[in-house]
Amino acid sequence: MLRSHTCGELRIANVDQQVTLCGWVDKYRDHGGTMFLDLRDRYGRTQVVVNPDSGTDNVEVAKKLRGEDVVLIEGVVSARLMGKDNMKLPTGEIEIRATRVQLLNRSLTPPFFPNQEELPGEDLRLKHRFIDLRRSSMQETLILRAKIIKAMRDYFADNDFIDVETPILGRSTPEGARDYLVPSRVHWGQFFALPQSPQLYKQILMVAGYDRYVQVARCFRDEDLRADRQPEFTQLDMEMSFVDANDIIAMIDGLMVQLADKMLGIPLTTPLPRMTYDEAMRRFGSDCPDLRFGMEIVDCSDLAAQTSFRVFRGAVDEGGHVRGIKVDRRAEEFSRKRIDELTEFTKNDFGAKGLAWFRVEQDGSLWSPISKNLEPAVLDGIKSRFQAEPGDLILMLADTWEVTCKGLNGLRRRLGAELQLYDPKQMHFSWVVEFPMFDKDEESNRWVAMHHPFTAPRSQDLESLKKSPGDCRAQAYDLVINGYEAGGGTIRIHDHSTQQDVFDLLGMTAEMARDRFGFLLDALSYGAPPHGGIALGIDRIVMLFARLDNIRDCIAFPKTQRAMDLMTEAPGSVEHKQLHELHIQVETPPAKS
RNA sequence: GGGGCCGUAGCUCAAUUGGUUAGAGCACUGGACUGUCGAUCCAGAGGUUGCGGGUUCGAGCCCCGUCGGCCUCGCCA
Repeated sequence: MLRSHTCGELRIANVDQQVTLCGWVDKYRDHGGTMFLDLRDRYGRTQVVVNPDSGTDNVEVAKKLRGEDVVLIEGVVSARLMGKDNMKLPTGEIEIRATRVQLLNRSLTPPFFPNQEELPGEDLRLKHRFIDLRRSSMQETLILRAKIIKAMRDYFADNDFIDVETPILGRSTPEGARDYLVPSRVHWGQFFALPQSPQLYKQILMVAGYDRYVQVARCFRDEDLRADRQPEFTQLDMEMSFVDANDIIAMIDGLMVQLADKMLGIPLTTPLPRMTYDEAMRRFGSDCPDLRFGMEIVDCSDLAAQTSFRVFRGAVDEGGHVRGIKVDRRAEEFSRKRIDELTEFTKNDFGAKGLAWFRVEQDGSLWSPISKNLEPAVLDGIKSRFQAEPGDLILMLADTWEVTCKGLNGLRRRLGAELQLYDPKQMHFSWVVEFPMFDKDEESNRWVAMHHPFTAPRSQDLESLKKSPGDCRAQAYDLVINGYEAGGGTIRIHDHSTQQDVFDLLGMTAEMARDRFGFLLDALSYGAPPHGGIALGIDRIVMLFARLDNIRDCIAFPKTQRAMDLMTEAPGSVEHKQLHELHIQVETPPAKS
């Protein structure tokens, strides 16, 4: 090592020691005779003093130093002059009196500085990620990420899990998300797919008797990006044999207790709260509700059925619902303009036809543009159903079940954030369980698997599997943290005939199933144990534990919303020769390289 | 594919209803200064207002297109 110490470790106890430090020039303050250099590495910052005692050559080198130059400093640890301590720094009681100043490498003037207070635009940060990653907040996040992954690995190792790697080059399956494809050179016109998850492999491992499997697995999905979605992301993937849903949940409960304790010092009590999917949709309109605050959905469909007001009555007559949420005591904060914005929000983002609203006046009456259309009994009913008090604001949607869920969930999340209805440091962990097995695809009017087609139905729902698939509930569980889906898993089907029933229901013939998943069906036929597992979104968990609001800040080299890496400029075009070897022709040649 | 926000000096931002030579802080360059830690002081350099077109006597500002970043619906576990 060129250095004897890091820039974060020297203290008053080290005074008089001869040391060598290496790092980047974080800041320089040149007073002519005396010069101060703040030397930075990932461990901290240490002040270096260069003055005539350091020697003319060293002064000359120091004078020319600028931010982000890389230097080596030899010197003696000294207590700072009386009253010159900097209590903002852990090293603020000492300084290095330089006896040698060596420039290890000059830096160009960077487009931005790691220590600058205003964050540059994200495109600039991504293009110069090597600078951005020097920022202490990025370093803290990546260090937290490493700690979380270490804690996860330790936890599963302690519980006798075996870490097994699964292929990156796999086979495309038409289920689920769009695949990233990799052309095969050897096999003309054929493609590998990058894994969306190691789902099938881990099930095979269970059949093979590796009854506790774990992997930190990179996954790929070629779908549009979001603040919490990247095209490649990392899962803590695990699978267990001879278990039921409670066993998996308990295992993850234990992990969350450790993570919350070790990373945040937050004590969690287990079992973590659970809620069924149906209850979550009814009370919060979401399968991953943010439970840090209330503002639960109130259903007034029965009241709406009694009115002659067409908007309400019509929605119910058409099989829809009239539901709403209530803002407590803060109606005066909602101008007409703000309510109009919320109305546009529900229309544009969730396809609602409109947003009905009521303000509770001081006399207890409900004021609304539509009050005159509603019978007094109905207004009274709404008021008491919401337990409305003067100053409250009620927001209601009259629409299909789905639109009321999405719209009210959207409103609830938005208002929860805007009105600061929760402490941003608060963390809420819970489970949503008993998801439906199937979802009706509107376009083709066919059943599609809500999770994936290997999900086992609840044993008591086996009857409904064929009779009324919409009522069939799965042995599925999602981990929800602060309104984010942090992970999800299921107990899998382990017998061939149930698996075939599900394939049938999904409109998959035996031939199709054999063609796509033949190896899995084979495996299930050779002594498959009951098994199940879960995958946790590591990027999202890091985001939540770091209290960040986007996943890119938790990933060293993330992609932009258009799935580009601005630093490497990937994806890029390739040589014609490469395409030729792969037997690929590009339909429309790119306009420019 | 749809909706929205943004793009002005290296960086962060400002610029009256569309009106003279587009400004500030930081950074940068040169100089001064032996105790600063957001050092200070003096001087200087730095701009095709993302790009292309249009409207106008006149466009950073208005309109159309396009490129890029972000948020979001669809999509996606």
